Amino acid sequence: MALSYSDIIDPSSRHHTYSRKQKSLGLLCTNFLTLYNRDDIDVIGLDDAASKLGVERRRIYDIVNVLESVGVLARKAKNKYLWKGFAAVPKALQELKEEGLRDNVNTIDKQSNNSVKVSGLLRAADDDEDEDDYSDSNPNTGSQNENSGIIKSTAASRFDHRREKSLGLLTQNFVKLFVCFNANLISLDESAKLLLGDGDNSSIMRTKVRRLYDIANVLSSLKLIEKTHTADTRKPAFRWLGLRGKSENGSGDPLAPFESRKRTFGADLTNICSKRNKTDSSVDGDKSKNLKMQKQIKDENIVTIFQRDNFGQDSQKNSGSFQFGPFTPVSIAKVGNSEEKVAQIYDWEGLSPTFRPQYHNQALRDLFFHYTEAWKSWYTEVAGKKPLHIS
DNA sequence: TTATCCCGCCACCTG
DNA sequence: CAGGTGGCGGGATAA
Repeated sequence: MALSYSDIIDPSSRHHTYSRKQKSLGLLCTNFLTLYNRDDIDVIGLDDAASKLGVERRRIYDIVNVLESVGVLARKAKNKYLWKGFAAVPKALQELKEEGLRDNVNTIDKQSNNSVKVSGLLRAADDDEDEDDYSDSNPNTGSQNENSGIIKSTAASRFDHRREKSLGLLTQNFVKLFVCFNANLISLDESAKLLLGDGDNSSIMRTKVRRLYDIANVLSSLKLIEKTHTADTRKPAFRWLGLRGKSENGSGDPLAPFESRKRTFGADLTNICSKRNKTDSSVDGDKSKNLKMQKQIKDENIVTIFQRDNFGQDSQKNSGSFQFGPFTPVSIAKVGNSEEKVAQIYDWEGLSPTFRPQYHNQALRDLFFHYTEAWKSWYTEVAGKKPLHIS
């Protein structure tokens, strides 16, 4: 009865062989997007999604949380999410960027030994102990905290304790890493350190890195990032793809790449379901309830990938795992699409004067230093303005 | 071996 | 209090 469909359609899968690829969060997300990226979609029910996609609710929460972080979805009520669509992504990213730059970016404090903390933008929660504040949805809590001492209000701490570690927040901070620093490539452990603190506590780190993988998978599915490796080392890294060739302030024209994806309905989308061994032999039928068959949607059907200009790999910092975007030292001169650049100029012009963090962390300081230098140079050169006085 | 990351238990939150 | 959420990390699969 419960003959796994994968046994039939997937040539690579031996009989009972379990293939995690078929159940990856990325694929699930892709299916999810394909399923709901339609004009007539307004509200999405989690149960509906779970059953249509043939997965447990738990997995839906995973993707929904990160999708919400980039604006594709918005929570409406219990079990209900509003489909905002990809058109909402640019705005969400812009907001993340501004939020990241505006807020307490400039309050980085060094905690115990070398565990770096960047309150607000890059939040590290390494200690098992409770954490400080987290505002966002909490009206009070200004940014009055800036030093690691005072903030141990017992009550407040447990308040957002859960939220602090949420996948959604981590997603946002991860994205901020790219949009605020204008980074193009960040290695896995670099981002892990920046976001989660360079704890020597490998156990916690491991857990957090797992989350990073989760996030990366759905962001990859969105084509906001892609997985690669650092040029020198072969270490895993993420490349920011972002909003390919669109001007954010335009607003009339949402993500071009996403635009084309209108799905013709008919075939249903599910992730092939065959449990990871564990209770191996029991291929019992009860699971088969939502085993809808599907041909895997081809990737190219989903989103077109626009390759960004390849940046040199000489721009590695000491860590060798951070690569800069448009402001890459050597390549800054080559201005491509002037129009889109102008949009960026506008943004940065407005934001830069307020963005002067004092980093105690060497890597971050280098990073920021590089950024400002490159920006000044680029600004002068391309925008034809007189040099700014940053920092 | 190391890199990935699925799976589902169970603590928390909400309605 | 029941049911919805989602942190978390064991351990299996992929490279």
